[in-house]
Amino acid sequence: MTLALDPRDIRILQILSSEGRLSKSELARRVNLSPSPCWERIKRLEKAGLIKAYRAEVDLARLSAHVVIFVVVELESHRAESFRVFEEAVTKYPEIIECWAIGGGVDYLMQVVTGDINSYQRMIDELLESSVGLKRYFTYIVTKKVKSEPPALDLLLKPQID
Amino acid sequence: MTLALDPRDIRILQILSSEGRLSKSELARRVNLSPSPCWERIKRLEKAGLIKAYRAEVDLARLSAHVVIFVVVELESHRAESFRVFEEAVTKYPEIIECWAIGGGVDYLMQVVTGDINSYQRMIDELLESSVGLKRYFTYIVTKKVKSEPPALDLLLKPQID
DNA sequence: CTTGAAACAAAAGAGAA
DNA sequence: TTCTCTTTTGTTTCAAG
Repeated sequence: MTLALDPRDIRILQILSSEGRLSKSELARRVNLSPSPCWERIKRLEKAGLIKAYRAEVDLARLSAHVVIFVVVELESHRAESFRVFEEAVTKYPEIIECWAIGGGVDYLMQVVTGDINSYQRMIDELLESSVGLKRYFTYIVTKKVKSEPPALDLLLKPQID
Repeated sequence: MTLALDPRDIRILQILSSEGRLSKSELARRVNLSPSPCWERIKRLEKAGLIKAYRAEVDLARLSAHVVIFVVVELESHRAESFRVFEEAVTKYPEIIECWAIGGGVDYLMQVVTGDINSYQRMIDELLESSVGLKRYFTYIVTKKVKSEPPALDLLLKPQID
């Protein structure tokens, strides 16, 4: 199922991705629509799964001391079963907030958030001892977040349009 | 300014970080409060900057073909000025959606989203030619997103509580 | 797409536990 | 204080044109 999206839909998605709690009437104003058609577009986007969720972005820095760590992981074996086992383990650790399978000689990149380095090391040790197929890992500790913003949807779609 | 947060505040933050558009009355029900005190807590959390923003999470995969790429970057020089120059360049590229300064022998990790590999390479070439101090870079192409979820706030706060 | 009406939520205040 | 209850205003949702 393919959904026809016009520039207004893209703009709605773009606005909601930085102001997710904007009222539907204000959103309608911003895209030059009256509330009803705008409401129908939003519902359409939600039902089609283009809007996966709405989330509050919590400022962890103000909430508590913590560390953010990226871990590049290489597995011992590259059989399908090994990937499955590792990925299942990953889902079980709440400290691992993101994980991507990647190419380039290594297998996974994970983003980990814990209270301190010790709890990170404890988690890694546990992973190593739990025969989950972890062969090597490399730790990058985040010292500063330089940038974070949602993708520019119009820019991403331009190549398709012309 | 330090804000006293009780377990109910944490629960509110946790719920909103996965259901950002939940009505305040429903949220009140979930944390066993009536709407007014709950409303005041939310306002308090927003004003204190603990809730930085509300965002719709857009499913890029359903929106358009694209590639997600992680880039590990090493700079030529480690003078403060060099970092400043590079970070300023990073903010100018909308394709770079996240960037972290990291320890571990390299300097930055960036997450890039573009329409295809070619536009990624064009961006890198531009960065290399624009004397922004980029010495070496390593490209990890994402083949699959394994996991993505907001941090478990209660877990992160436990070490502070006991 | 517009109008418009009924249901619902947000915001702020008065006062009780 | 901190919550409950009430009121006003504005928003959401949807039917009908």
